[in-house]
Amino acid sequence: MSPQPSTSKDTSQPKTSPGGPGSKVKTTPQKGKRSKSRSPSPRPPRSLKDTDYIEDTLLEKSGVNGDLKVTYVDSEEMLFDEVLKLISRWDPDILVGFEIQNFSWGYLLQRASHLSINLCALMSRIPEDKRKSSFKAESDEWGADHSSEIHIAGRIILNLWRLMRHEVALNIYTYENIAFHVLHERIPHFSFQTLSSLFNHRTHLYRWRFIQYYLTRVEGNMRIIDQLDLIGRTSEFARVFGIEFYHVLSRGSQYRVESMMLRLAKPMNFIPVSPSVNQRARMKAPECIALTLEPESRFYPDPVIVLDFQSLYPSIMIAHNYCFSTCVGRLDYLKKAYDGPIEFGCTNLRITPSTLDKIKDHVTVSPNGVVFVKKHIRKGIISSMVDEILNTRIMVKKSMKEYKKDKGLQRLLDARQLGLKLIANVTYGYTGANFSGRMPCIEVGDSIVRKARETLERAIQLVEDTPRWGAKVVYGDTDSMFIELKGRSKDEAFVIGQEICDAVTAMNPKPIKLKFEKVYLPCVLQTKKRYVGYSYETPDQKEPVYDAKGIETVRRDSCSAVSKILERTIKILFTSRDVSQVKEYILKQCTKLMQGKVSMQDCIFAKEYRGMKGYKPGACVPALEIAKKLLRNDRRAEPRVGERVPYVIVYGSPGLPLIMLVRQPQELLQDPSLRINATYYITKQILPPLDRLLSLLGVDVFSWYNDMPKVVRVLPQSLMPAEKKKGTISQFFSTVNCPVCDKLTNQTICNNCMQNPQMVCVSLCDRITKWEKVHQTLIQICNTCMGVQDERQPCDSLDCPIMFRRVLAKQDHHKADQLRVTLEKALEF
DNA sequence: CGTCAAACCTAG
DNA sequence: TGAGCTAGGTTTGACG
Repeated sequence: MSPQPSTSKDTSQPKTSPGGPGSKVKTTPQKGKRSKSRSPSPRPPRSLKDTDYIEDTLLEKSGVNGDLKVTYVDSEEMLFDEVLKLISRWDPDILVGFEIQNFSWGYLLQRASHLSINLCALMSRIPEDKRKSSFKAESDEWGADHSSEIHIAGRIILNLWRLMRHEVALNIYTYENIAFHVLHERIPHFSFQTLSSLFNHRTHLYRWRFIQYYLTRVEGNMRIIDQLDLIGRTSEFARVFGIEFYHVLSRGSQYRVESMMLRLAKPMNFIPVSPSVNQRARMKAPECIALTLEPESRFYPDPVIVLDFQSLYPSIMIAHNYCFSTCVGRLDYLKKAYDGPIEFGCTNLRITPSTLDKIKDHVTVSPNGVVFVKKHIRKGIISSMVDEILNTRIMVKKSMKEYKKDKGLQRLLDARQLGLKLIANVTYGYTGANFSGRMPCIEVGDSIVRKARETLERAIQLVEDTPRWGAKVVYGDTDSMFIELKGRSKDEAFVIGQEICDAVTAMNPKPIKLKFEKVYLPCVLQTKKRYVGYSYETPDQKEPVYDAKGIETVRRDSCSAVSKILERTIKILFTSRDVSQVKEYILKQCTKLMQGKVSMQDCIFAKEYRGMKGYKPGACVPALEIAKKLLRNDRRAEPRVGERVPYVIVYGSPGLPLIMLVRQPQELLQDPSLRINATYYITKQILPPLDRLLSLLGVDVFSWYNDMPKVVRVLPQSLMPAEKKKGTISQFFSTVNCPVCDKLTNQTICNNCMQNPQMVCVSLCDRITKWEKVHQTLIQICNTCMGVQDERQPCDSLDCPIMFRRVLAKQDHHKADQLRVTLEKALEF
């Protein structure tokens, strides 16, 4: 294969999307298929206005991977022809894009439709079937939850970032952040503006950098998918549930349960009920709720053992034969059965008196008064399905142990057991499904919950009634018990814990099993569903593992500064049990915040955007506010539904509602007059969670803060923008610090320092050099990341801490320039 | 100033 | 147009 004749291509682009589709994964050419034949390509016809063309020799200079074949076309229409040729050549089953609504495939489709090309149909494997291949040019809110809004017959289209939302819990789902957390690599980010200028640049090298940028992303998409074994796992789920690959990603859990359940029901001649919307609405409301104890909220210096019932709900279904097909209805109603059908689920059940008589000695009654027939009369479908699932899972886990060496098989088996676990846990949800349920049955659902509650209550009772253990149940939620063992050692806790587990398991029918989970030493129980502790899973574990549930360190609705400080505080507290160390740490962090020395990155909140129609009228939500702002500038810039929108809180004049202080992180970088609202972050974000923790120890963090000296940072006049922004607090300051001694002064350099011009000179020069050095180093780091030597087009990835420091360093660099002027003035004296 | 609903996210 | 479930805590602003 020889290189294609090169002719330049230029396409007219909409404002926001330069130079082509976002990140499109096409089947990459096979390695080694193309040799390194790099004969010089013919010059393009001079007649083309664009003098810019790329010679293959430049490939080498630019360092782009040699397995790359570039095709040049004259028009956008021809570009589509080439794309279609590629698709028909490789005939991929799966097309991936990182974001396929506005960019990537969605962008291609929109451009194509603008040129009256029905790309959807042309890309499909059944071109005649126009109905099945479609995309929505006007993105609507529906389908936002799904992995794709584009349908192409015969091919699967994956919207990678949306899939990642379910795969990994991240604060922000940008490409760079996902790459960092999944691949552990920093990937540079260029703005569309930068990309456009790279593409349109006169020098070839820059256009190559543009191409390289997209190549990295395309390849990165594949590596992310690979790393998470997305395809393998999804295929395995599809096999386990017996549904299509794409449905694993796009449909809900009801679909999975039904798929498995109906397969079992059919041979037994069962037809599932299909209630109407009305019938569903008329169904009785659930009456039972899971047991959640109110914990005694305090610090626990003694060992606390955590015991969990293993898959409690599925176990209960199996143990008591709870199922749609074994349920006879409520005990109260059964006497009416002689008169006709009785209420049952969302429909009626007709039981003849003779049947009732026959089974009446072979039934169990659930604690909430619902009657089920016993196993020997009829084995329930759900219960046998769940039974099979749990047994299979145990088998799979066993074979995982046997084939430890085979990594591929391990992954497959792990995916399989995970899928089985998921389906077991969700089967209960299916019986209780409310507004959307295809076949809900509240009697069954309630019985499960009630029985589980009873099981847990009996377990708690047993623990409390056995004085030999000296144990006290301090908390429990649905299927777990937290037991305090006052005055016992960690090792004793493991022994007693195991003993309790065995006793409780013994008093319950198979397969209900209480499992020893971990020992907390020490721990803090804050409220229901919120606790934290140092956990030990085995007696010989030396170092404890920090384990938090429900508190801010694991929540994504506060910024990372909050979770970092809270986590650090807890660790200091648990390790040293010394409040004075905690105080020292917290006050130090507050000072850093007030001095503006905390990285802005740690102050970024990110919340899910629900779309314009997703909010109540008049809602004042930061994500919505930012979306509106973005839309004013560019109507294609609206965040996707479900996207996590980042924002920070800045200073503003007193009395303004919080929503007015919401800014995009970029705004803060571009506008030096904006400053992180340290007061807000400290008093509204950092201190409240700390208070909830430390107040349990009788410590008042707020008073610590109130008693500490406050740092007031003053914005130098030089950084004030010409037109002062109304509403920002900066305008209320008129004084400045002396750049030499940092004392307040109304002079450029304070009178005191001016007495000693030599000192001024040395001190300022020193600072200038330092700033410049930092700036230079940071630029170097960024250049390494981008694989370039010169810094013309810096990366602006909001997820990269280096980028932030570089911008700050640039501001320092700017300050250095001004200091130079100051210095020159000072030297004149 | 207390109460309430909405918004968000997590535990199980 | 499709959508497992409930409990729970916290922040925020509107309202009385």
